[in-house]
Amino acid sequence: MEITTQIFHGDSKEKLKLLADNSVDLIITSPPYADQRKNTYGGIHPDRYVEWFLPISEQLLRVLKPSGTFILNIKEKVLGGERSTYVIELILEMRKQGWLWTEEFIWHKKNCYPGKWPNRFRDAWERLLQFNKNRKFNMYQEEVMVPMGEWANTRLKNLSETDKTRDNSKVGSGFGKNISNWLTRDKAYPTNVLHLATECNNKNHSAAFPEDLPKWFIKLFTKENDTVLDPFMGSGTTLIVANRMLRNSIGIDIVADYCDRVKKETRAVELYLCETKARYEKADS
Amino acid sequence: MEITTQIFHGDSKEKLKLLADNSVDLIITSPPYADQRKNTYGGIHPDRYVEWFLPISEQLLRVLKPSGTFILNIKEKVLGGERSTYVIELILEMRKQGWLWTEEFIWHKKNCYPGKWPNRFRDAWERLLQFNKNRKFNMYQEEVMVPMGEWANTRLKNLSETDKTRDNSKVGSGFGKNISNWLTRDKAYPTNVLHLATECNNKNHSAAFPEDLPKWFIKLFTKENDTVLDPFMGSGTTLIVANRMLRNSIGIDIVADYCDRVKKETRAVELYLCETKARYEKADS
DNA sequence: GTTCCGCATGAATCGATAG
DNA sequence: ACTATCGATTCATGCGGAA
Repeated sequence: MEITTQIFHGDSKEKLKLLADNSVDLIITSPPYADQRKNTYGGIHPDRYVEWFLPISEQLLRVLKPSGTFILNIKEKVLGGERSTYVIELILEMRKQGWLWTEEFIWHKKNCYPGKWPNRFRDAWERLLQFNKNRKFNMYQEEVMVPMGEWANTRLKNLSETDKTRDNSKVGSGFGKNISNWLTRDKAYPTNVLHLATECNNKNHSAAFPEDLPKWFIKLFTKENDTVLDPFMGSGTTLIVANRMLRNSIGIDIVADYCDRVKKETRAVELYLCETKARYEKADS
Repeated sequence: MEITTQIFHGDSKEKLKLLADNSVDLIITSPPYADQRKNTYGGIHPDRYVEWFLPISEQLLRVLKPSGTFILNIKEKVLGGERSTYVIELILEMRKQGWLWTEEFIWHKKNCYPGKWPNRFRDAWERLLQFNKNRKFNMYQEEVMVPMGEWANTRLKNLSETDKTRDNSKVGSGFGKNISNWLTRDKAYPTNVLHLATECNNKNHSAAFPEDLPKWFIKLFTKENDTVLDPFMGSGTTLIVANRMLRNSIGIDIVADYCDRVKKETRAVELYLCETKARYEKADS
């Protein structure tokens, strides 16, 4: 099957109207933060951030499939020595629109921006808010499993008698375990805390997040030939990764230069994939 | 100077009224989360959590010094497949009371609760909300800096295998610093992400958080002879640590048994300190 | 004294079943 | 329909006893 990439140049609020209802499997985006990136997006004042975003999230709710997921990467800025409240107000308002606030992942930025202030430390994390239309949605948990801790090697080497049967907690927490079930495992499910470095090899554009971030969510919430949308494409990390992972992708950005560059990059990936495919077919014959 | 420990048995909302205005340097507490700890605290329904907490935070605002800090450890539970919103609603309401929401630290729980669900992963983090009365407050950042020498010798050695295998850039080191940024310096400032394991070994009581957690905030926001308050004392981790660090401490709890136990433990620390002092004096002579 | 190793424990959440 | 209870699921840690 053919993988497609669609790029729209213009205002997200308007361009989203061109997309069909229930047509997207995963939305993952990092919108311009309040008063950040003024030079490219004009900057939205913290007080007006919620009203600016709500018409967009309304469209996103429309285009997302019932089984789909919306991942919103955002962090409130400091204003007058305080954390702004527009992010938490946004959560409350989006729920009124019909979104379910399913989960909040933490992106721990391992090499966060250096600096020193008299009354705060470096900010080393951002929110990854997960919203859904339904309690049931597609989630492919096995795709993102991680190696089990080293403790397993020693712990599972010699099993005691209690390990071989279900051992219920003595304190009535309702928690029990059967260690012998773990013998064949070498992987564990991850948690809702993601440890990723920020990419500092930015090519003079505002790089929102490292490739591993959209990659992880695309693996977790989509399968091949599904459709991924980023309404604030920027340098196009999400689209480029989606493309490479054989997902259809849709990007919107108000900056023409970004649109051109991402078009070029995704085409390059498509060419590469074609070539690889051709090589495989040649090898097969 | 003499260090004092005051323990009140009863309802926080009432007992707090006994404390003087502007008399506390640091409040650090972990109130019962909504619908948790039903057996000891009765459980507060998520819908009523905010109205339950506001009279208490009003008293806390009164007793805190203008230069003081309030650290609130809390996490919303899942209800009907969604994250409850009472925590973020609480932030908005506390601001209306006059609190400044200065910062949000993340406590990354390295050994979080196990389990598997079709639509979510294990929850590995909790909020540590920082509130203040003024933009200017006491903060002793140097106290929580970690000497690189010590870091290399102790923390590096203690890195768990999990951290190494999952993550070759040393996530679990101290409080989220990146060694490569600080190689040339003697000490590193931490970030707002704290990596700590919960203490869950059998001490036949429910320990809210590991000792390192209050210890870190007490070092950061107080100096010797300052006063630390925990209005939901529980097993008394905060008070015991404060006591040991030569801070005055005030604790409140509705469970008589906790009050008795903490009284005993803090007295033991006082005796130990006296004895140590006596030994030093003897050695000096 | 170290190091090794066994083991109970934990602010959980979902789905099914029962009242 | 709506709420309460119960069983099933699952990691990583620090303690303490043993080597």
